[in-house]
Amino acid sequence: MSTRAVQPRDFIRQIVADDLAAGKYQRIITRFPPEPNGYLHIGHAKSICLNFGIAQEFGGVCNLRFDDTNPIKEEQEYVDAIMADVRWLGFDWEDRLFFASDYFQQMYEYALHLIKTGKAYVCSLSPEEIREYRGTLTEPGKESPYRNRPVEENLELFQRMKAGEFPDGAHVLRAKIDMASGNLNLRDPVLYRILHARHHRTGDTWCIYPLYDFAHPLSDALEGITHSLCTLEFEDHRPLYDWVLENCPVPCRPRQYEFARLNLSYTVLSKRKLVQLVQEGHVSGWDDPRLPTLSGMRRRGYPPAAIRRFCDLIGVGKRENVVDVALLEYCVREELNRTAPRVMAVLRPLKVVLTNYPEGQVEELEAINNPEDPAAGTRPVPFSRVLYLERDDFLEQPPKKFYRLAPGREVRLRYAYFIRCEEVVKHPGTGEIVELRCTYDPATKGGQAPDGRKVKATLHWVSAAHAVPAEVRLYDRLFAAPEPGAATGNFLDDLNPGSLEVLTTCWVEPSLTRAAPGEIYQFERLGYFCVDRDSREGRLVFNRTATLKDVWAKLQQAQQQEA
RNA sequence: UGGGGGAUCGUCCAACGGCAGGACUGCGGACUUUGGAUCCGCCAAUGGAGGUUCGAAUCCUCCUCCCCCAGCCA
Repeated sequence: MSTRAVQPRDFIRQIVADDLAAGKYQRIITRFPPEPNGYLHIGHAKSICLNFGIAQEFGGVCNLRFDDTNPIKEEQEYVDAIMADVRWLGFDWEDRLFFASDYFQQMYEYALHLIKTGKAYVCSLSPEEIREYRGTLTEPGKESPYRNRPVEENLELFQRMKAGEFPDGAHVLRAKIDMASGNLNLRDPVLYRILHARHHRTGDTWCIYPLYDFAHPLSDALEGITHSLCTLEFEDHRPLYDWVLENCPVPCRPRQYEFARLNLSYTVLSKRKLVQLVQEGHVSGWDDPRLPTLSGMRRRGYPPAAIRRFCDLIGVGKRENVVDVALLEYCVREELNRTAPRVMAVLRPLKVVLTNYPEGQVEELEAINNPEDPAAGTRPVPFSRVLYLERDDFLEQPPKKFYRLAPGREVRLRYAYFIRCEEVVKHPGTGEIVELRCTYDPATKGGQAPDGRKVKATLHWVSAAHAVPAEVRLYDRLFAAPEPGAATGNFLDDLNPGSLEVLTTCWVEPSLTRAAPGEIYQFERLGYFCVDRDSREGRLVFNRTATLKDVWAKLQQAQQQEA
């Protein structure tokens, strides 16, 4: 063991390291506490990586706990989806799967204790009255007329609430703290409400349910959580968190620490907006590849390692932040460059006939699967007289700096030969280029010219007779503005109309015939593509995960902007 | 006019009284059988005013700006 400790990466790890060094804890325990009322997104990934990551780094453990105290909004479907997402991200809670609802009986008993010690009372004001009595940000509240009910009466009423004798909203249990506090959370906050609703786990056992501010500190204490990490908006709740733990006979004293939630440019992360995008059909569902949900990113082809790396790079702080989505995309490319097998695919095909190549001849050329990983080996790729090239790789009148194919010009076909464009065949009616007639140089097999002559470009291609048809879905950012809604106030105004382009006439090399959903490939010179779950043998479907940097496209863009 | 937080390159994160550093982005260049990748370089910041100190992003005072809080949601 080195005596010189490494500098913790952020203020929370600093606190944890200090606590451990001071002997405050033998072992730290954190928790990831999602409410099962929606799907996890990249913002949750930050919290998951933080909580599970800290536990791993400091030799502790992290619990998965569902914060299921509101039966009206929560469903088993979300529980299942959340567990799948956390596992996919690469974290393991082992046997530590918990639910706040597991603790309902104990929480009820803690509530009884608060009543008996005069710290809580049953309030029979209506919701509207409670709001009025609460006061405002600048004026103190008024005490409820029920605030000084005798303990016995509170006990009896609370038990009858639990027994189901009252309709929803008739009474609540409130903490007796301070109606004049500048912190509204301390103005006798509601601890329990009556809800005659079926809970996804406890069924009809309960008709009173604890609120977050009561349930969360108790759940933490019951699980022995040492560091309870949450986002900044709960900073105001910490005094209440501490109040609950101080006034209930809990087995230990967890501490709450707050960090800034993640915001990402060119997207939205609020649950409300995500729901709206899905429900109004702006996207195809929760796993639409354009969404920042974990299920969407999975379908898009983002590897979990890339997301973990991203969460490492963004750090943890307390200030408002908007992380550039380009950093996420960088992490995705970094990971995929290391791991994705290379293949050739032509998205917008242009037929090319090699007029001097023997009719009926087929050659098997050897292609490298991943230049970053020699162990990935090679594969054979068939070559023949009729090929498809990318339409973008040919220009009849090439501008400066366009090095690809043009009339009279020679280029290399990857792993194959040099070819020279001899003739451009156009549709007699429309003038559209329908075919290129080229010659190949048999001496350049493998891509080298014996006479030493060079070409400026290497193009990808597929053999027409062997190519496999595919649909390719080109995804781009869902929003066209860095901060959706910043200009007009309505985030939908910034929806990027070009966020999805579907290409149905693509061709991929035959090694992809049996490509399975979830597999991610690099289509050379184009980008990374993930086999979609809609894909079938004979009807392949790919999602574009990320583009490769295209210098020519960039030049072109710059030129267009100048014009 | 209440309470709680926060201000460092365009963005995110560091620097814990001692040369403001890294990453992403952008812009150049080298290399290249992916115009990919890789490599090299450049641009670029301590919100403001005072004070303490040999020395301040860091400590003190005042100011300015931004965010959160008035659910029987979490």
